[in-house]
Amino acid sequence: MSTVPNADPGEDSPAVAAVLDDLAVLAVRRLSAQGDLSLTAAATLSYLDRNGPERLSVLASRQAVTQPSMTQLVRRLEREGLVDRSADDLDGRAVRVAVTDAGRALLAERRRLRRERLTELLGTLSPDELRDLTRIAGEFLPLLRRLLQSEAGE
Amino acid sequence: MSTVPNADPGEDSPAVAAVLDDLAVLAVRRLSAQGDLSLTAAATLSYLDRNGPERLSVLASRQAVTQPSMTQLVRRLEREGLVDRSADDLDGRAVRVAVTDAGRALLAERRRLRRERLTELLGTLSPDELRDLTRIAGEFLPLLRRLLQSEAGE
DNA sequence: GGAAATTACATAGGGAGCTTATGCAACTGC
DNA sequence: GCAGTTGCATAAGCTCCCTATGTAATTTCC
Repeated sequence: MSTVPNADPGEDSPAVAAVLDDLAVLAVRRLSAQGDLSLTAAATLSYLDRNGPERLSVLASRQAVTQPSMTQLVRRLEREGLVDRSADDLDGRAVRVAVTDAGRALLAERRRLRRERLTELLGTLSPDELRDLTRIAGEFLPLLRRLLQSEAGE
Repeated sequence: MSTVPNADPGEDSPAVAAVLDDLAVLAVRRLSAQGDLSLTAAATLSYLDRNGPERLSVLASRQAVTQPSMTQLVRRLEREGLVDRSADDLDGRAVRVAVTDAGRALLAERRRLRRERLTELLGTLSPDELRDLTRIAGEFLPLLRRLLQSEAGE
């Protein structure tokens, strides 16, 4: 498959696994609000915001969902005015999906809300704990990013 | 709302919040497999495994879903033989939900699979990175757990 | 002790979001 | 220019969440 420099990572994984699990719970249970976008919807909008308009099928493989799923998602997003569809100039079959201003505004608001909720949570920690967390998060970030993106493919 | 010992978490919070947010999203995507249990299903089974049989409504509030949602989930789990239902001896209205041997076996298998996936991921790191990651994860975990339990309220 | 209120769960209906299977129109290759 | 491939849409079905509502068992209160 891919590069596997180490034969056996050993018995250390449980701690890492627990952290990842807890982070997943944090994201899904604690950070998502009521009428929030789904994970895929948010990631898709965010991708379109960062990278510009893209074809539907490309968005599907990016988000690791099937093409019909992305068709449905784009339809819902379009219905809510968050994306636009247009025909591709070069290929009559293709659909070009673009984020709208309303979509960008929603993304910004969503980010603000999630940061706010997280900041509230952080407020429950003591100053010492917060300082530790800040330091640890700073160290953890690059490693975890490498870990999680290692098989991201694209 | 709740205890807010710190008036202002300081200027570091937004940065930490951003980091945790990104990591959490990545973690969700990387950890869930194909025919995997949903977050709620896994958490419910796991809870029953650790704490023994419990009432349906208690499970619902534990998982922060509505009672009808838990009724449905338990029905699905029962259909797949992962849990048992029985009437409460003391209260004729109540339903006692218990994990079955098959449920415990599935939990074990799920843990094995996730550990396997994680091991693959960890294999892409260098020995030094792996050592750092393990150390940092060990420090991170207690803080993260405190963060997640801060407003758990039952 | 019996009617009234409450509690524990089930049911009905609906939407999001994922899947596989299939259809169709547009592009590509020979 | 027909055949095969590609890009997307549609259909049918499942999970998993919701709100609204029903029902039976328990508790409360007169």
